[in-house]
Amino acid sequence: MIHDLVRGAAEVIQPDDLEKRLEAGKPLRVKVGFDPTAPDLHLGHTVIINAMRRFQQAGHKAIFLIGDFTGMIGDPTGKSVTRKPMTEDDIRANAETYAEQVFKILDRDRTDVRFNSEWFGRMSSADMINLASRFTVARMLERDDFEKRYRGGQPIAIHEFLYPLVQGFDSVALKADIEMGGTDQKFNLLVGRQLQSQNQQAPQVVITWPLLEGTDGVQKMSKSLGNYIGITEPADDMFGKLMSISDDLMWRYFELLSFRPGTELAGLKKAVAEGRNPRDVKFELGVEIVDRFHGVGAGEKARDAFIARFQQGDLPADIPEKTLPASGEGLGVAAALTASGLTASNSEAFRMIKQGAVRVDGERINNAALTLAPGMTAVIQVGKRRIVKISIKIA
RNA sequence: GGAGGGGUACUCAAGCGGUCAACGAGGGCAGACUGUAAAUCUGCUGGCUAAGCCUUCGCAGGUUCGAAUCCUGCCCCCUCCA
Repeated sequence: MIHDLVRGAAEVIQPDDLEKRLEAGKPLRVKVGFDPTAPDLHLGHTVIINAMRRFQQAGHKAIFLIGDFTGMIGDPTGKSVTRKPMTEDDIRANAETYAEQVFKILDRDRTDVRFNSEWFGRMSSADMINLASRFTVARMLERDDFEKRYRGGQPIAIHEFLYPLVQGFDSVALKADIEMGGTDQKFNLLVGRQLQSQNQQAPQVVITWPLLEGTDGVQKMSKSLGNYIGITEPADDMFGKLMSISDDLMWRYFELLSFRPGTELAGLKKAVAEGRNPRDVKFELGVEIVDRFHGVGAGEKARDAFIARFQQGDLPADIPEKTLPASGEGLGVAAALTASGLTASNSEAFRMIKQGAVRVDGERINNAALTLAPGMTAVIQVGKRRIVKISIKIA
């Protein structure tokens, strides 16, 4: 029971304590903090949201805390880029976007959405200083990145010391039983334990979750690295990206993203070890994930489309169409590629043609000087993924 | 305030008067192989009216037949000292 609740977790502090609280049978308050910016979630973010949902299903209460107060102060990461202060409207809009995305996973009835401005917004300076007095600089410098920067002579702004305190105090205000976060959050989560003890609360159980690797299998999933799978992506794209991950990574995704019980995963692993094609198991992963974000049935549809398209070589069902203007002599292929958005420039189009990446109505072409006649309609593609149906019209 | 180092293409990083659209690595894209796997191998990776031409090396000028490379000014970053 406890096993599947924390499956894949990096660390649980303290496991006995967690066990004891679970056995007590009372609904626990499971807190997770979210940044009020960029509510554009990808599968990496959902690792922890999935964990929240598992707790919900076991009868507990998820507290979705939006750090709006924290967000208003500025940037905690020590970079010099100053963050634009967010307005209340921004924050409300972001919260709504969050809700829309997050409730595809979480049970709305068992989720409390809270904002930490509720308590920090009315805290006085005296209170804040009092909070700061509970913690020593030496203790603060135990945090990895502070320590490194301090030793390395890099600046640490005073307010950065306040973030862990603020986050920790959130746990006091919310009387959290459990707080979860990424492994990079460990220190902050532990601060919560200390502040709770100082405020006559039992220190929360801390559960850290690994940062999910992106589709490249090496670096953590992130939008800026381009190795992410966004939860609002179209079903076919989502499925396709999941299929392109390596077999090794597939197990990692199963562990952290699937809701299948651990015993079932063990069964799948065994089947593959005994010769089942990992591809088919990956299909199951894809179906489960796509269903989650696009509704039951969408996963199988995406899988079938995938099979038709890539195993049987069919064209996708909905090819974007473009009408391109041309002079009386027609339009050069390269120009057509660029005009239809398949290539970024004519130079790139030339290169693609030279490399044999371009097909017109399924025929690979080598002649960059080829001209498409006015009035004609053709399906042109660059590589496996870029595809458009064009019609040439005399301008 | 003083001393020194540096800003090169998506990133890192060579180049230090012509042979530089700029070595190399990473990333990305494409081809082969496949399971659209991964790994591997190969090619490409500024633009254009395309075997030719045009614009790029922090910014602005200058020297020169010719500059990413030399000179001047400016902007920005880093290190050490105070």
